[in-house]
Amino acid sequence: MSLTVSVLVHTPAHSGLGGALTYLSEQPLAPGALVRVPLGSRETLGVVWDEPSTASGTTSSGLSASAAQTLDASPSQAKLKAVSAELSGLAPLNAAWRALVTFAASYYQRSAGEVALAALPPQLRDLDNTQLARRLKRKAKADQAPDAASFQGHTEPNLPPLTPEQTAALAAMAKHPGPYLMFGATGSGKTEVYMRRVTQALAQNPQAQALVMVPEINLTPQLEERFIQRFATALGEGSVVAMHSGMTAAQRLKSWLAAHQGAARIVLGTRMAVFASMPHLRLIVVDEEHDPSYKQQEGARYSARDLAVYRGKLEGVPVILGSATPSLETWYHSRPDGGRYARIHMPSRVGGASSESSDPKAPPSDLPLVRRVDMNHQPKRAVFSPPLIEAIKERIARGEQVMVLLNRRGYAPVLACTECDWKSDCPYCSAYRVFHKIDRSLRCHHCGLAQPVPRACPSCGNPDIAPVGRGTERLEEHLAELLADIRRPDPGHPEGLPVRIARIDADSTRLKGELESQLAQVHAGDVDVLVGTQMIAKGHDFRRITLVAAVNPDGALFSSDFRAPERVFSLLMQSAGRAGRDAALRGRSEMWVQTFHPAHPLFAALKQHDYPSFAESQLKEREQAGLPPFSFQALVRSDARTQDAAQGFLQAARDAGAALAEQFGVTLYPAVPLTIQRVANVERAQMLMESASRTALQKFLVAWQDTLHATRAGTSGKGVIRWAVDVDPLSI
DNA sequence: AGCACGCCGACT
DNA sequence: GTCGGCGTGCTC
Repeated sequence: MSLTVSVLVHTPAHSGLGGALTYLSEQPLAPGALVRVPLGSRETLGVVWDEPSTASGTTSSGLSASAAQTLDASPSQAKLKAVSAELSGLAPLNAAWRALVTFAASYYQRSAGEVALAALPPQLRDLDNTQLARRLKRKAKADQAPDAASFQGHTEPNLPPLTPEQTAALAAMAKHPGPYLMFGATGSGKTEVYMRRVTQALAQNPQAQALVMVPEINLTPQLEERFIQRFATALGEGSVVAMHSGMTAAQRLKSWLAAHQGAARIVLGTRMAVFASMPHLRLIVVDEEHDPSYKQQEGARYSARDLAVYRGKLEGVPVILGSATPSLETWYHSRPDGGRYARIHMPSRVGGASSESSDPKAPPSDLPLVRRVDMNHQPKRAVFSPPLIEAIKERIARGEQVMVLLNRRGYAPVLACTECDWKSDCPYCSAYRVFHKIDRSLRCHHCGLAQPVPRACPSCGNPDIAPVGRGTERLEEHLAELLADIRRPDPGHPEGLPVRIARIDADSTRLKGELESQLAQVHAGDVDVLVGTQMIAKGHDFRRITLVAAVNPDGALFSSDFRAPERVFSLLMQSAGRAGRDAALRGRSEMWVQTFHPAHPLFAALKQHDYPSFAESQLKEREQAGLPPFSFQALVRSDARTQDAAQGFLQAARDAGAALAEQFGVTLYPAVPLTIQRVANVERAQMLMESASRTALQKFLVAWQDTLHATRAGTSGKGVIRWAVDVDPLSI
């Protein structure tokens, strides 16, 4: 008699196949085993999810989410198909990995199959056993090289000396089980602490593994290099692998196999890496934990940072969250009185760690001076205030570098007719198309539509259409005019040479490798002024920058998004950290902020480099307003052809769930259109849900799931293209 | 999610 | 006459 086995396949919850499917198997299959199963007319990859059993049909209604996933109603025994094959040579995914997937699926309201299969490398799906065997053989040969055990007790002779703060941080981590918030200023040497902790973790046993996450792909290469330099000699080639979406399918499979089989001792990656199969995981690091990139914005909308903390708890492994400007959630969780995380403070910059002119007497914490320019007292409509221009010229004269930040790419955010009221709207989105002068195009940043700029106003024929507002392109152009008569010093030219301005944003770096080459130019000193979006604020170590200027950061001060201040503060603080990386130039490093609200407390805190007081005032406001972390939120978003349909669906689901919400103590707000209501001709609406209790919100969402499905199927759901729940949304 | 089936528009 | 658009429905 055949055994029955439940298998997860890639099916979304709304497809009617929310749970595991039941298959027949001659052999007993271990939970976590990877299998190939027939599904409809095709064959697909699946993961065995349960102990083999003799299945009996059970309905799933009324069960808790985790139970519903395993006890799916299955058709009669006669209709069951058999598992085609097991992927040979691969160990089953372990219980901790399966528990992580189960939790993520239930917490973020998705099917376990979708989460599990999305967490596996895509190429695993279309590999047959012979191809897989070839892959594994190639791997095995590569792994023979160095003796992994030799790392045990290994001490690197040339390690940089630790600062007292780094030593104290490591000592504190030895005392507490974690999770830790490592609250360390930019340049305080957080990475060195990570690496020491990784060393300790890996020394525990010859198989131990560590997971290190960074928010963006851009940041992985430089981190990878540092880790390879530190660890590759002792651990061998292939012991440090990367995991991010910028890799090819083959590279991803290779890294995944290396991690799964234990050959990779260190996995570096972006949010997707939180699901890496690491059977001997001993440490998790989440660098720049506040970064919004950790939240997946489509499919299962998980927070990789939150899942990392969960995974750490699940596997009994310490988790380090690092940031100079932690998220308010993490800050709150690390409060000294009753917080769950241990807060470790590293306020000082490492003094000239890798600089030849290291000055041991330099005060360790001389962060750049922050200056506010009150734009109310500057010439009307000035983009650059006269004092800022002077300051920029001064730096250039000294042969130093300047960084100018503006969070808007393109030339001008909108083009307008000077005669009638025509503006460069996107025909498919409720947004303006941005004018890109470089190719004279109007581009929609939401749907991607790009067209040449019309010769005359399409509405009235007036040939005079003008750019309104400014983006990085225009800023670069304007700056070039302002600095046209300035010369930079050059030993070979007593008269000096013209100023070199570069722009780095998503447009200038569209081509592969472009970002790297542009950054290299800045590093080499081939650029005097760097103009860019927040892209340049993160991580990059520009040694000769002594002035960072935020041209117009006011927008976020009075935004309706309650997280906007947190983001600006973080961005400005990080940007300030770009100045004075070189200890020799540190003394005269400055961060300039042009603002119409110089008295705003955000800038006051920034001036003091005082994240704690900023966080305290923000937390107070959040507490009074009942916002996270003092409450818990979720959104339902719906897409439809018409706004009425999108809102109608949400409204109907809200009405149908009203009693349930009341019972659980969850507030359901009215359905509203999204800020950008229409994108690519799809109308979008959302509904906010809020509760003082995370558990209550979770229970409500589980119970309400059926209502959502029913509403979608009923008349009020007609015309809805899709809907999705976003738990712990970052922007509402 | 895939993939098939199915019923209406401009081209080899 | 066919290729192909994506709406609807099904998959253990």
